[in-house]
Amino acid sequence: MYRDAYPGDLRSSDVGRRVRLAGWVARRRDHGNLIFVDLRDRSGIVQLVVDPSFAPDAHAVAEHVRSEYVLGVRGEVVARSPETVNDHLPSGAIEVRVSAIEILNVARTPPFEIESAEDVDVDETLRLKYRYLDLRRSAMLANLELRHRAAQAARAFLNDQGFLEVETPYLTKSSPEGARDFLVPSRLQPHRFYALPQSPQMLKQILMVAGADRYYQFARCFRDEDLRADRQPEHTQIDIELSFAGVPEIRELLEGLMTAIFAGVGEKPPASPLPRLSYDEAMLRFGTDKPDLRFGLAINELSDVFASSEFKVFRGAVAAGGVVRAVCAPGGGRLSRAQIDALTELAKEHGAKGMAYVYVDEGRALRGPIVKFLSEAEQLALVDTVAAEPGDLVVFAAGDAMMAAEVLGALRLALIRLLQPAPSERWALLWVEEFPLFEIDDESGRLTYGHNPFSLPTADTMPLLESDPLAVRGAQYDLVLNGVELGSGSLRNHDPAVQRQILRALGLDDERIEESFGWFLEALEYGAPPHGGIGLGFDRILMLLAGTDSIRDVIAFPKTSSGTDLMTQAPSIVTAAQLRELRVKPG
RNA sequence: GGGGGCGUAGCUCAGCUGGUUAGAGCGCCGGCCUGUCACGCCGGAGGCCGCGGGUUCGAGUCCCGUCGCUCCCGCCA
Repeated sequence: MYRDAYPGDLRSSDVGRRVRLAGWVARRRDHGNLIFVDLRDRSGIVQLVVDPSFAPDAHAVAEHVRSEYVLGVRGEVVARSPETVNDHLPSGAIEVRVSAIEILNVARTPPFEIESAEDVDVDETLRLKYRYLDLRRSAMLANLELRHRAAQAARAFLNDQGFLEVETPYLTKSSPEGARDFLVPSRLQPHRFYALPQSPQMLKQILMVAGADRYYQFARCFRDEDLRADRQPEHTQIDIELSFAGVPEIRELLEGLMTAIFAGVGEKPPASPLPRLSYDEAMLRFGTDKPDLRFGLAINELSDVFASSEFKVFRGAVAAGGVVRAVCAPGGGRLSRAQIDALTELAKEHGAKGMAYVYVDEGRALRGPIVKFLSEAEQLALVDTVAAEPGDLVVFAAGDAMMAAEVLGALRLALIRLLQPAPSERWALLWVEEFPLFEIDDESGRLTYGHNPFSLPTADTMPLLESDPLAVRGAQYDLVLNGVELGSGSLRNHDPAVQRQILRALGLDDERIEESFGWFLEALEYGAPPHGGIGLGFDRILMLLAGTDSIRDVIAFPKTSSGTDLMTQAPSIVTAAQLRELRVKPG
C-alpha cells in the first residue's frame, strides 16, 4: 500500500493521524538541518517536515530529493505553531512530520517550472510537447476535473430524463457535403475509404426511426478544416435527439440540461426560461447570429431619421433601398484618433466604404466631421433614438442592410473590447431561432444550406420551398453563451418527400441524392417519427466555464493549429509497406 | 489559400540609430544555513540569437527566403 491519505486533503482534524502519502516534489527548502518538502498530487499540496534529530534516515534521503521526484512517505500529521501557519495553502494549518521517505522514482529536471511563483506564461508549444507535465499543474488538473464534473452532470440529467446512451461508429461513410472529411483507407476493400464522422447526424436520426426514442452520446466529431482557438480537428459534442417532441419541450429539456451542467460545476445557472431571439432580430439588433447579451450597444435603426438628410451618404443609402443604422458606445468619447481609424479600417474590411461617427458632448451636443450636415431635428432624433449620453461615441453604417448588420456587428464587438464595459451578468445564455434554411453561396451564387440540410422548415414558410426558398425558415434553435455558439439544433424532416425536396432545392440531382442519402431517405420511409435534437459543443462550454479563451485548455491532448500533436508527433510518415497493403500510392 | 504577431540561456524576457567578451530574473549544479513555504546567503555552469542565404569592414539587430508556433479572414451543414 502506497498511501492511506491524500496530501491536499489533510486538515487540522487529521492532527495526530499517522499517514502514508505518495506524490511529487513540488518544492524543497533545505535549511541544512530541517528540510521542508511540498508534496503534491491531484488533491493538492501538504508540507512535509524532515527533522534530522527525529528521523536521520529520512533526512539523508530528503537531501537527495529533487523537483518532481516521486516519493512515498510515512509520518504524522501535526499542527503548526500559530506563527508558521500558511494561509495560502488549504492544508496550511498542519504539516506532516516525516518518519520515513522512499524515492519511488527520480525525475529529470522539467523543461519548465510546474509550480512557478510568478505567473509566467510558458510557450504553449512546450506545454504541448510535455503535456504530462503541463497537466500536472493545478490549473490544468482543475480543467480536467471540470470536464469530468460537467460530463457526469450531463449524463446524470439525461439518464434521469430517460435517455439512452448509444455509440455510433467512427468508421463511417463519406459524404461530399459539409466540411472536408478525414478519410481512412480500407485494406479489405482496396481504393475505398471510410470517413470519420463530422457528426452522427444521420445515424442519430436513424436511431429515432429505430424507436430509441431518446438518445444521447458524447460524440467525437472530426472535420478536416483549418483550426482556430475554438476549433480542433476533433471535438466532442453532447449529441442529443428525441422523438415526439416539439420545439418548446426540447427547449425546456435543454435548459434543464444546461442548468444541470452549470450546477454540476458549481456555477449559478442562468434563469429559465431563457431569452429568445429570432435570427432576423439578432442580425438586426446585434449584427450577428450569436450575440453576446452581457453587453448593450445594440444596433439602432435610423433610416427614417436620415431619409432626407443633407448628408449625402445617409440620404443616398436610404434612397438606394439601403439603411442607416448606428451603435452608441457609452464612454466611446475617450477613444483616440488612432483607435477611431482602426475601427474605420475594420468597417471597411466588412464592406463599408467608410465609417461616419459623432461624439456626444455635454448637453448631448454632437461633434464630429459629419455634424455640420445634420439638421437640428436629425440630431435630436439621433440622440433620442440611440439614447446617447455625454461622453458617448456613435458609429454609423449606411448602405445595404446585410452589409450594415455585418459592419455594426463587428464594430460592436470591437467597441466592447476597447471600452470594456461592465458585463450585465456573468452568463448570458439565450436561444437564437428560425434561421434561414438556405443561403446564397458567395462563390458559386448557388443555393446552399444555412445550418443543416435536415432541418424541418417552419410551418408558415414550408409552402415557400419552391417559390421563394430564401424566405424559408427552419424550425431551428441555437444555444448561445456569452457570444459563443454552443450548439445548433432543430426539428428534422421525418417526411422523406420534404427531405428530398430540400436536397433537390440545394441543387443535388437525384443520382447524387441517391448515392449520398439514399439509405437515409429509405429509412425515413419506414415510419420515421417526428423528431428533433441538438449537438452541443462540449469543449466550448468548458472553455467558457473554465474562463479560458482556448479550447485547447480543456482538452487533455489537443493539436496545434497546424494539426500536429507535438507530444507524439502525429501525423507521421508511414512505411511503404503499410501504404502498399492499403493500395495507397505514396505522393 | 491570404493577412498579422512571435522565435535570443532549461523557462520568461531585455538587448536603442548595425560596433568591445550577448545580459537579467527564475530554474539548474556546488557550498553554508533549525521554522521555511517565491526560504536566505555565497559561488558556478549554461548561448548555432529558429534555419539558410544576402548587404556590410562588422549582423542578435538590416534585406530575402524558409521552418515552427500563434491569432484572424477564407473554410468550418
